[in-house]
Amino acid sequence: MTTSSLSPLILVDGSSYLFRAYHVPYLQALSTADGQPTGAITGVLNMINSLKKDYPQGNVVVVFDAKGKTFRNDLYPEYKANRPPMPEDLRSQIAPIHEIITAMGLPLLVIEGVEADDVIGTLARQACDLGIETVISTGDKDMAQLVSPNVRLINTMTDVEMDEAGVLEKFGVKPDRIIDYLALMGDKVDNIPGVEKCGPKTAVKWLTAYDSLEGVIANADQVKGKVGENLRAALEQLPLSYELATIKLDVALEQGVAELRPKEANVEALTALYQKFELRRLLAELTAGQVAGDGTDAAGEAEAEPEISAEYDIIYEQAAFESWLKQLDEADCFAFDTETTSIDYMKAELVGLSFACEVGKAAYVPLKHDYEDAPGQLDIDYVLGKLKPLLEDKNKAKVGQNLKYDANVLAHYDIELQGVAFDTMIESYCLNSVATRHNMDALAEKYLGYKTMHFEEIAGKGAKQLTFNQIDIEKAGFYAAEDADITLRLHQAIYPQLEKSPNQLSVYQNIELPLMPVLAKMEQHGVLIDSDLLDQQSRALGKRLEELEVEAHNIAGKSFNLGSPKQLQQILFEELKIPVIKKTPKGAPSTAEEVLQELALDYPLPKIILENRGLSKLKSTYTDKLPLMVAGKTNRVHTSYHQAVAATGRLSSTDPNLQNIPIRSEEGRKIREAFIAPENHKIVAIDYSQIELRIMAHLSGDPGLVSAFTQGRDVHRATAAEIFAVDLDQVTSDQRRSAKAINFGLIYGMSAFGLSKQLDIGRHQAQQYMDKYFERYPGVLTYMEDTRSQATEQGYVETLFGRRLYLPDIKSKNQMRKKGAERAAINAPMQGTAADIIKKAMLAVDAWIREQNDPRIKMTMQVHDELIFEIHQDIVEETTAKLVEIMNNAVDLDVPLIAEAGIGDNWHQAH
DNA sequence: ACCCATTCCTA
DNA sequence: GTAGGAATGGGTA
Repeated sequence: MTTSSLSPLILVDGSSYLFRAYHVPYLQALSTADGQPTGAITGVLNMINSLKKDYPQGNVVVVFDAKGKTFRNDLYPEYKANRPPMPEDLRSQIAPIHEIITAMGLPLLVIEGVEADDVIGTLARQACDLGIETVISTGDKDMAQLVSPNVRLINTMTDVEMDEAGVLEKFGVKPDRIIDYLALMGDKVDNIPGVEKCGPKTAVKWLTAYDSLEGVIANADQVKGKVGENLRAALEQLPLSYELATIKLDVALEQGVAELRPKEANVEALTALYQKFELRRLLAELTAGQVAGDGTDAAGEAEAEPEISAEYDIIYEQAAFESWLKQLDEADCFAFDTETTSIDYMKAELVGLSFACEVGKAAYVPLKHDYEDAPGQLDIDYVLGKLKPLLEDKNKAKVGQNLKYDANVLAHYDIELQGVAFDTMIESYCLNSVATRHNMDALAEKYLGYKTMHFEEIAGKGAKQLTFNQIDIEKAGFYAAEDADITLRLHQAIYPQLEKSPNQLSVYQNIELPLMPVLAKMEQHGVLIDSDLLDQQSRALGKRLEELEVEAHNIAGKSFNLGSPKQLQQILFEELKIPVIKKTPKGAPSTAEEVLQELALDYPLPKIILENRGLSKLKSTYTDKLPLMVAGKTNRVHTSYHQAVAATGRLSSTDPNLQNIPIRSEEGRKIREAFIAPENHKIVAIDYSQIELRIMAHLSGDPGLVSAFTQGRDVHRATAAEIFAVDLDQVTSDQRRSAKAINFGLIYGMSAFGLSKQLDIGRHQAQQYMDKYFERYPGVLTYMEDTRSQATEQGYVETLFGRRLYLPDIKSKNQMRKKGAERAAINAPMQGTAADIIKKAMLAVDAWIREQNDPRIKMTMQVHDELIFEIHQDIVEETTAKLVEIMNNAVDLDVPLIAEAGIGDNWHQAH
């Protein structure tokens, strides 16, 4: 029986499903025996079959994007310019999908010069004219503009249908204003320009107030504030954005809706295809269908693959807990996560624990939920007592997300977490440090295409946010169990990718993962601060700041806030009529330090502002703040080192940031006097000398630069001698300063323009210096050129140890971005190799300290090229010598690696 | 209460 | 010119 002419039209946006299926992790693993990936094929077919099942009377038509440019590229050349090319393992699945769909007998449309959306739009409109009901199956929000009384959308992933009321509810505007809405927001992914800072909320607000895009444009001058300016700046672009966002309804099609009818399935061809791509389940169903004598609908009866589905238990009873314990004990590897009262590991108290041994099955063990009428929970000492042997067993593999945090929390419960076999945060960071942020929500979205439940959804936000112990156990249990489950799924999605790249896997296994417990130990131990000294400094600074404020107000002739750049601009450039030297990126007259420095030569106020700025920075950020960060438990300050933040491989430090404690200015340096050693101990600071320049020498292999280091010369002096063609002992201090600026500039990927600004010389002169430099050190020039072309060709650069940094902007058509990416490409191998080296040194140092088993030696801080220790005075000399030796030999380069040590009662003295 | 731009601290 | 974090003011929600 054929479908009647009034059976609903089901339009499938094949391309949208293709991409979604490609990113589903359990599908990613699928391939034929000879390696042809089949995950996307399977996914798309499952979705089509599931649709056929949901709409048995439906007339299914499948539409895909064609290869190549579309009319939108003609309208706007940058359209979708940011899209990376389609990955090969996806591309190779397209032709098979087309073949299979055709063999199934379904009409398949692939029209060049337009997108699938436009074909779907056109068909929907034709159907509408014929009075046929249409359902569009897509994951693309842009399609909402097509919704009408006769046209609905369905999201097959979520099985949610959307009619006109649904569009209004979801987007806040009716379907006939969706294009206006999209035009205002623009689209980062497709590179459609919109109004800067205008997101869904603002777009809806404006469309509600002014009805349509036309209305918004007409009333643009009434919109206040920054967004208003952005709107006015975008006025000319908006009609183009509108056009780009508009789905065409009049594509010329060879076959209209009336002609698009399903044919008999070609069972023979289908069988061959299913065999070829080893789609066993589909094959089995096809055969079963044949036997039942129902060839055409065989595939339609297929069960869809289950989506992310899960069974989460909440454990209240001892018996249930012990049964889980047994599962954990028997599992090769399990995921676990702690739920606590705070993100600050020093304040966090355990509220519950979650576990997962296999995907889709997880459990939450609530322990300390204490809201009114909270149900009874297992005793924390009992639970931890049972778990302790498992958690401390280094042969029992665990996987987690940012387990350093959990390790720090558990340390307060006398559990030393061991056997951390995998950490999904670090996996993602080692695979691609810049593709995403590395928190679980972002990872789940990127690698699983799954939106996790956000903490705010169960805890609320702002001042009224609940802590975990106050959250209803049933809600909390789902969230917590999901975390463990998702962690396991993430590991399964990310780790196989990491394994494909031996160098990156090595960085993960040999550097990052072993470093985690070392960092945890440093964080736990903390650093000792002399709060009294800092308080004293705060008072002195406060007094001086008051004096400066009075002086400044006198000169200005009125009172103003010295800390406000805006008010200062007003005073300096409008009231005192001082000339503007430089503008901020936003176009306001800049009052940055270099500007004030120059103005200070001719005017009195800038000098006062400079001193005020410097001192108030010291006071607010350091002398006031640090004493407040001393933890009650230990009387010390405990930073957090972040292992998955810096793109280049460096660590970063927050709460407080101990990697930017002042040293350059006299007053600032004093703050380091407050970083003290405990009784009978010394602070030892050991830093690598010129590490990045040495790495440049090693990586470039330039003979001149290498020999400068092997012969132990002052490298800046040696460089100056070469550039200025004078003897080493004839180099003036000015020449050395210039050479130093060039050496550093090179590490930063600098241009002649940058150097001229740095040295305050002409551009021509700067170019001459650089030419001379490259003439003397041609290996460096070759290295820079090679790095740049390597970055362009493969899209990433690598450190000496194989850490990778991807540079998506290297292909940008925006010259600013492209140049920026080139500079980053030059810098990353050097900064990143330095990061690798000090991390290796930390591992070697930690191994040695553990071997000594001597509590009188502690590593307390890392500041990129420097390690800081607390060492008992009785053993400080020999221990320091040993540590220097370990750091010197952390890696083997073609130039010597030199660490220099200082010893003192505080960090200042140790420098 | 939150987001942003600006400024300034480090390697 | 590279890589970070934090404080501040000021506008908007």
